[in-house]
Amino acid sequence: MDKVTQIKSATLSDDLTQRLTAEIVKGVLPLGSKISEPELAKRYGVSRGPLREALVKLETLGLITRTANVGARVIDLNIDDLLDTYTLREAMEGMAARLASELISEQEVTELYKLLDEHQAHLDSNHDEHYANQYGNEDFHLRIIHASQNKKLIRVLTQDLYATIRMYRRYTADSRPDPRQALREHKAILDAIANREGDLAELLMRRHISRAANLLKKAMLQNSISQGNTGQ
Amino acid sequence: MDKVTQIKSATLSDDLTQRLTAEIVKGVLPLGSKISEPELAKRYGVSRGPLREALVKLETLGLITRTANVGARVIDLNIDDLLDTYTLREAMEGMAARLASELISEQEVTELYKLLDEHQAHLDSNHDEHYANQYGNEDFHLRIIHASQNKKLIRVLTQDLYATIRMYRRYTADSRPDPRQALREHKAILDAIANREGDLAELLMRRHISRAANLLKKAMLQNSISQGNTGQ
DNA sequence: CCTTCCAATATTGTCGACAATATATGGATA
DNA sequence: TATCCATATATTGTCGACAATATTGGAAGG
Repeated sequence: MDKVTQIKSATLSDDLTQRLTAEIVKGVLPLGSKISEPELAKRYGVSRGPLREALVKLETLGLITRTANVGARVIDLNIDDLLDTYTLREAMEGMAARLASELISEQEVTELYKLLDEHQAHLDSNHDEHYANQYGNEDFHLRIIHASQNKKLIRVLTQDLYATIRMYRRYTADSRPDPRQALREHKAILDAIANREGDLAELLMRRHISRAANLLKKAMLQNSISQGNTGQ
Repeated sequence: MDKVTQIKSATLSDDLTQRLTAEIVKGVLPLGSKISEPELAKRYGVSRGPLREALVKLETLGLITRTANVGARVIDLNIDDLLDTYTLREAMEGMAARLASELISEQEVTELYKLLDEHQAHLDSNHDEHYANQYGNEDFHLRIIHASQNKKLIRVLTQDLYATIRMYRRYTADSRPDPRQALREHKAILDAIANREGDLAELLMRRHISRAANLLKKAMLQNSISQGNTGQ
């Protein structure tokens, strides 16, 4: 491995957690592939100690599964898991939208409107729609989540769930939701939040996420993402 | 340490995770106390390797906090955290109740009614109210959660959140919710689920949990649980 | 008396080696 | 040829020791 790009972090274990997360999401470590501790340790130039600590963390993030005395595997995406994940996300982000309606500041609201305007401009100028949509989409959601000011909610969503969500989005990259429709929905959600209508904001956020889940589900059914078991 | 009660588990790390979780919830390891790796390792007769893996897990469970090159501390309970936790629980168990309304079998419904009848009998015979309520309360909630059939939801709730919830209940043991009121609410929730009224079930579950949170909050305000920083 | 700096100590982070378990190989038998 | 079992190999689990960092305690200076 020639990547000498040392990511500076306090501890090797944290480094590895970040790197491995990235590699799994990117697909460098294929879905369902076996993870060999000696091999990975050699590849990253570290001993197995910190590597194993990172693996424990990845397991709790739901990115790998571990079996005692057998080893770890990258998770395999499937529709049931996708739906479970998005249902959970629906509950949590719905709550986040409700809380945001109560707690968000006027300034944050203004910034969010500006953000959506930018997205609109991006779409109108028509360049790089995919990227703009993906990036903007996540940015919008993250801001709502943080506006909830609920530390537990923020942690579970941004740290645990979003890694999985990014994976599902990546592996269904071909058929993405219509960015203009998504933007309309974002606008409606933000309107509800700005008007301090918590019930409505929660409802709209839930529908928005539920709709995304359905699209991803269709994408998975078509693509039949059954490749990926390349790892011995 | 004279506890030779070897809990048989596949791996030392898993063993330690369970034991440490229990000790933290029980209060053997005081709130906010520093965790010394050498000391704990000696106490359990293991090396620091598996112990550290267990600590990584405990951190993700939210039972301890770790700082690089400094060490780990048992979490300290406070009202903000309590409210955050219960708000999250509200969102997730509310969703669980909704899903259960769609997915639960008639047999499971029957069993749940039987369970509530038993609780009623316990209360009427009036012995050991506290224990009966606590045990029965958690049992009821766990069954609803599992009836949701959502693996992600089940995992986060039963593994991540409930450890914290048990701690808050333990440290506010003095003033507990009225068991008869709780039972009435359980019955109403179950009725909604049995009638396949998902919206209502979710609403009632949320109120039920919100009410519990308020009671715990009051208890914390009165008791002012600021002791517990005994650990150097 | 308080503050600052430095050395001594203790704790955490990392490593390489050994033990325990699972997997792969290959031969014997039906 | 297929199946079963025993051996060999590889991988995971655990350990003790060393390196790096933080904490403690005391001396020097203001």
